[in-house]
Amino acid sequence: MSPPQSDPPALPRSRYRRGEGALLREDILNAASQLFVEEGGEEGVTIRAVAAAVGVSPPSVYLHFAHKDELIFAVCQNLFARLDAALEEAVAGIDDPFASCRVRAGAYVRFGLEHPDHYRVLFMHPPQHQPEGFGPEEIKASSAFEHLVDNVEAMVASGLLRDGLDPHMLAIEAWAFVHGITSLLISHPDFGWPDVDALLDHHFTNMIDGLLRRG
Amino acid sequence: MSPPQSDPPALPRSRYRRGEGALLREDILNAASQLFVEEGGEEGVTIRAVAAAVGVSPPSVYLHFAHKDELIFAVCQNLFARLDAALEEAVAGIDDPFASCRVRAGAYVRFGLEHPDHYRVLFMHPPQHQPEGFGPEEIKASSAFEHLVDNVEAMVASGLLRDGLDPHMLAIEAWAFVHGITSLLISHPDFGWPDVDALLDHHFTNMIDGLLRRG
DNA sequence: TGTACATCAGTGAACGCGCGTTCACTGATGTAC
DNA sequence: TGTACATCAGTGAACGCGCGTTCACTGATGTAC
Repeated sequence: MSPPQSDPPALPRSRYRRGEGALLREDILNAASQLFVEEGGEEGVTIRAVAAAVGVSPPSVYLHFAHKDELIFAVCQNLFARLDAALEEAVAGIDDPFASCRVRAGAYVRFGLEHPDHYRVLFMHPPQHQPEGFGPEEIKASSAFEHLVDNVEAMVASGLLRDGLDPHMLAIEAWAFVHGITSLLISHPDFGWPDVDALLDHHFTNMIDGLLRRG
Repeated sequence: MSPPQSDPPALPRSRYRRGEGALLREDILNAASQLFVEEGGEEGVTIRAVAAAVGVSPPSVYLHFAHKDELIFAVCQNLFARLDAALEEAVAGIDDPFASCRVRAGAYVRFGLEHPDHYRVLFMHPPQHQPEGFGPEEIKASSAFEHLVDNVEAMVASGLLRDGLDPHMLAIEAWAFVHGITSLLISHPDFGWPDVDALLDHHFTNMIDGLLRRG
């Protein structure tokens, strides 16, 4: 077999001009991000591979990142923000809080399935393998969770729900549910899952209307 | 500091007698399983570490396992069965399907939290990192999911629920929910979660009774 | 009862690999005088 | 306008490490005669 058309192994890269050396940092970051996605996560992102992708020698990476962890962290840094942005974009312009909650759920699952490797880093890695700054504060600070709580509060405020429901608790339940679907679909894609939207509709309907016969 | 009391690094092990060599396989498997738990997953289980724990040289492992993967697979082989056994033990003797569903959910989360590393291998690893034989058939064949479907079917059969509910769909939703809780608690233990039983009670009540005001 | 020998349960040393990281260096380029 | 030089953007070669795996071997032990 002829070798598959590979990325130019050592593209004739010319060094940055004096004073522009910092631009290499962006190149390294971009290459690392692309590798992260292509290789399916952190494991494939090696200093050597990143350097090769940029067209630079491995030590050059250390001109801009102190350790490998710093590079990986930089790759993952804006993930929470991107998740939040994706959700807010999806619900933009929807006034009814019930409708927007349903749309939010769909957008969440879709975000996870479209970026499964990022999603794994965010929510499926053991704590000790998460980059620094992925603690509880960061999750809460990324407004994604706050926005969900706001959404649930609006549902409660509509007056259509029973009294005494705790929005924070409901938000956690909703998150657990969509995360459960997302992560199971990522880790066991072949388990004959029903259509995601059908599943969300079904759950939403039942959750809202209740399962008990109205008798 | 004096070194922590470590496992005897090379305990004076005498070789098995003629004809009993196969016993070493069990020793290796036990040591690998213990390492798996102690080290927090597959990563810490190296051929060399296992051999050292048994008190044997690395090549000896290859007398009983063809590759490392075969060893890891053997370690994980009965995980599904253990999960199912834990759940069935928890609901044993409970007749009311609603009560047993609630207990089943609690037992599921507890199993995950008590064996987080095993749980991660089962349900949080990407497909390509799962040992062979962890496909959809195996999940279904392990009766854990079937037993859940049975439980939901009994709930439907009670006549207390609305008509036309799909037990399979409901079982998947229930699984997604408890898996979501379990895996988030494992990957983000410090996120100020509410008490698990309170969360399950709350969800169960709302799911059964419905959220909408009975007006 | 004694002995040669096949077999068994292992071992010691090394293989090649890829990794993160360090260190002394090189050559181009802008700047000061 | 010319030149010495500090600085910048990198590089080549090597470090030590741990890994899975292989290969030729060793010494004890049961068995056949």
